[in-house]
Amino acid sequence: MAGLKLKKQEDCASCPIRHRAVCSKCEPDELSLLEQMKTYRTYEAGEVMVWAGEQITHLGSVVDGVASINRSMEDGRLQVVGLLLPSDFIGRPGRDRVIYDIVAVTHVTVCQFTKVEFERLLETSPAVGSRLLELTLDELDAAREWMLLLGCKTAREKVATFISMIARRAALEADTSVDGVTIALPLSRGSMGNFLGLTLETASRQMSALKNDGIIELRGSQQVYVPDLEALLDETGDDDDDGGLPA
Amino acid sequence: MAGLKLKKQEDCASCPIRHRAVCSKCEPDELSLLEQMKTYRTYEAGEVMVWAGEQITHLGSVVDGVASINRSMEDGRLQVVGLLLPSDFIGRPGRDRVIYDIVAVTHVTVCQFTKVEFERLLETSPAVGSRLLELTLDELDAAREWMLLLGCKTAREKVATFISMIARRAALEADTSVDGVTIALPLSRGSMGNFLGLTLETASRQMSALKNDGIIELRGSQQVYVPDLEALLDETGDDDDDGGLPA
DNA sequence: CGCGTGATTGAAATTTATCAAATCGCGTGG
DNA sequence: CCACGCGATTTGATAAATTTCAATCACGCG
Repeated sequence: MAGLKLKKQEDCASCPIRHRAVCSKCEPDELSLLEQMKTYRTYEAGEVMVWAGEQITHLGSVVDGVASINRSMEDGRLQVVGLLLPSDFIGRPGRDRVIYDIVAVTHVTVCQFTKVEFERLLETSPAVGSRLLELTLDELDAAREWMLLLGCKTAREKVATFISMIARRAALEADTSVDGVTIALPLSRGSMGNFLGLTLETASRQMSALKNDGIIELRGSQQVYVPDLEALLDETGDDDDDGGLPA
Repeated sequence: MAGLKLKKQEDCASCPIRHRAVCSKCEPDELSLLEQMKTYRTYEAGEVMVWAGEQITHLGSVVDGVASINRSMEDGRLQVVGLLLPSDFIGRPGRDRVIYDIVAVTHVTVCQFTKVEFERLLETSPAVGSRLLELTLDELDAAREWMLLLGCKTAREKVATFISMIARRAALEADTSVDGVTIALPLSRGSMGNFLGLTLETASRQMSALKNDGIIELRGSQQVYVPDLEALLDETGDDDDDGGLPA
């Protein structure tokens, strides 16, 4: 099995997702329990992390990288039904199979626990269960947001929404004094299409259209420069206002 | 405010959703706590149960009827992002606003609690939290299933999927010796379209097409007779196998 | 330097939406 | 009891958006 790596690694206190992952509400004593249970594992880009239908033995959190949750039909049609970003939780306690594949999009590092141990912890540690519920509710909101996109939006709006989603995240971590942002798209055109419910050609065409309209600039096919985030937001079809950034 | 009705009503032991709702894992002592907190409320068909953006004061379970969760864009485009059926949970602990409307599709009865009281209970009663997590994970699965439909399926497959979804549920409760099922569609063509990411005309056309192909028969516009569930399932684009019914 | 993968672009075909009109179901009032 | 009207549904014709099929282009790598 390619790319398997295990290590015990540094302690939770210095973990980059410490404050957002499933462990974020844990007290020191619970944390040390987790610390004993945990194991790190990495996957290469393209590697399948979980196969649909197979037995799940581990649960865990994405520490670094991006993974996609893929639901597919027998004839090959595929829909990305979720993206897993750092701090997102992988797997489903209380059920030992899932019906979707999870695929590493980039190089991915996971902090994992055996399913059995984690489920036992879940019974004794309300902080973990409570945080897991929050994370799941957030995912549900995200899924519904995506349903709105899939069901209502035009191709151009879909692509603009996708880019703005990434741009916003990048803008948070970047210098807010400069207006433009450069972002790295984690997905190929094909995956983008699968995410947006479009063909790769349509995704590509809309990228070009946005480029020609001056909304974005392309630096190679995976790097996008957004000169004016507001202008991009106007193309998404969403409410202009809010989103978190006051004028 | 139209249609508001409150009553204390019979005890939980005889509740029709006792074994599936958020209270299903409660011990007698927890149940009696819930019993004291609960209140019943009904809504007429068409009534808005929760407005997007407004303060949430109550959480609860659907006891009877069907409600839809609607996400909409400013220009009027609308996507149904979930259906709430008996035993489904309404509302989101830990957040005091939601970004979608919840609308009663039929006459709806809700067993509700004040948000504050329920959240307090959540901290002390792991059985409730644990069940709520399960329910939320189920909703997440359903949402993802729907994303597959919205992103990948053709109009015909969408409509067939919708009907089969209801037909399966009806088949469970019906005589399994007879092959055909008659079902009542809870939604108008317009709502069906909003659910499936189609216009009402397209939804209607596909209903007619399925009728002309002998897959379904219409008894008025809201009653559908399915002579052969297998044949309908073949039109959904999903795996034929399984689904729960062994040969 | 050429090959291969991924991206872009073009043209035609197909699906779905849009606009518009006819029909159906059904309750109301004459 | 029947005509009327209203909303929902069905159907038709046309337009628009997206997919499909087919080249062509760009870039990184051996």
